Amino acid sequence: MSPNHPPSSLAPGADGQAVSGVGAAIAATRAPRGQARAALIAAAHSMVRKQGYAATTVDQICAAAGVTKGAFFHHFASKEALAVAAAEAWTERARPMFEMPPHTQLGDPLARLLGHIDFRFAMLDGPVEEFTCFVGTMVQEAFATSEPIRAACEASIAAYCAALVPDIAAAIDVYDAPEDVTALGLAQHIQAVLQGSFILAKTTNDPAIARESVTHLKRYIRMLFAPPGAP
Amino acid sequence: MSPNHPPSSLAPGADGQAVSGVGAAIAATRAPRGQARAALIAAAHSMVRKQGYAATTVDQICAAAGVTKGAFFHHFASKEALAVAAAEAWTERARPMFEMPPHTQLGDPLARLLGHIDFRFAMLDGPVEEFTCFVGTMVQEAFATSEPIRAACEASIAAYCAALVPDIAAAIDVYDAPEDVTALGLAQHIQAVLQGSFILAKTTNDPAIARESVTHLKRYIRMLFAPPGAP
DNA sequence: GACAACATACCAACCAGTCGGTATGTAGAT
DNA sequence: ATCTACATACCGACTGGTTGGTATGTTGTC
Repeated sequence: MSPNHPPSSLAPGADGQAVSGVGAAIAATRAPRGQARAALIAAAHSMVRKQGYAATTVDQICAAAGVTKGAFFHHFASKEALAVAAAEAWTERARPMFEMPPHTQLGDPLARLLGHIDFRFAMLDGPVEEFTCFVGTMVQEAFATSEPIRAACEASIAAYCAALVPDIAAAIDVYDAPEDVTALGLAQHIQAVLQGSFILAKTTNDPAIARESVTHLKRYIRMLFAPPGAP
Repeated sequence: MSPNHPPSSLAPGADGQAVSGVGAAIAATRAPRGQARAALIAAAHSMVRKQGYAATTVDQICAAAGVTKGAFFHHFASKEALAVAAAEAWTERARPMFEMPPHTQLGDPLARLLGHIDFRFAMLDGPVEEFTCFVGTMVQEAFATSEPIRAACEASIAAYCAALVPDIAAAIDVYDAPEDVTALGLAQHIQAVLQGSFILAKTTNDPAIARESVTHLKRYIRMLFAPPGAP
């Protein structure tokens, strides 16, 4: 679903305690038996977000996960297979974003949509590598060289967009929007703005420039669904 | 300036003939003496856009440029130094985008701005790696691991945004826009949408999804500067 | 004791960068 | 104009360290 830093503890077990909070550091403790797979995926998430996929080595992931190479290749046939599994896990890790936050309780679909944008806006804080998107980063490097990774990233992004579609479709029904605006198309545009804002944030190593862009996105959505005749 | 595929032959000499048109292939001929540096930079542009920075090896760049490793390290102290030089060259390669196209002749600043968006829209065609952004791709991987590369990419993006500012500022003067819209902020938003649309295009390996997003961007800009009371 | 979940030791390929050497130009003196 | 002296451009074999992956041993669990 292409999320970023999911609200801590909303993805139970996804963040193996083997990965220290600061992300790229080496795991202090060894991962408990039975949690190697989850720890490896969590380590891949944080390391790839910081360094990119190709620059992140299997050894680094193992070290960050508190696991040896033997465990790695016991659970994954290759580095590429881990990447695919991590992309799928990323989708799951994002799910709570659509179920938990308060704005999901609102009755008006437009209010829910705008609430989601606010939610994403609020995420744009702290170190850049903690709010950027794992699959967005990875597909950038792998789209032409690894078809399995590309497809997994596409699925994750598509799942995020699909989760936005119902509220957008309902908003299109209730308010009047330009004819050629589709729910899926707008959902994809929202995702594009988020992904683009991550890149700008990386150029400055600061979230401020990303917040500016999401503010424009929110204004656009408000204007799209403005009651006709309102100022 | 974070362009993409600059209109062919608008960047004279930047595309060393050593690099074949298909991008990642090995150079058919050896680069003529005196053009090794330019050929290496052009090769870096095409290979990094397709594979990413870390996954692209110095040997691959040399092969694509039709040059040996000796020449590489004669011109660049390191792979990182080439990356910085290539980012600077990318800025230059984008410059014609703001000087040549017909829309730059228009009198109305908003028309010029919309013309530029159309121009970018028209670029979203063909293989993904031929319209995506070199510095956007590279900063994604290097923002946390190479400060020189990060800074060079920031400068390139900033130059692109700065080139958009005059027209946007003039449009803000002529038409009335919301108070908190700044010329630089909107320029950065335009850049964010473009970068984000590139990422979506990479997920599907198809430009269509990127065009959709740029269409939303154009509608937003038209709405922002709409004469009050117009439908 | 059998099977999954690991750990350890190891390897062949690969990678960025080095180094001694060659080819090509160029400026000044004659 | 030609020779000398030097600089720049380029070549390609080599190296030390790294990388993804393997082969085999060990430990815990039912």
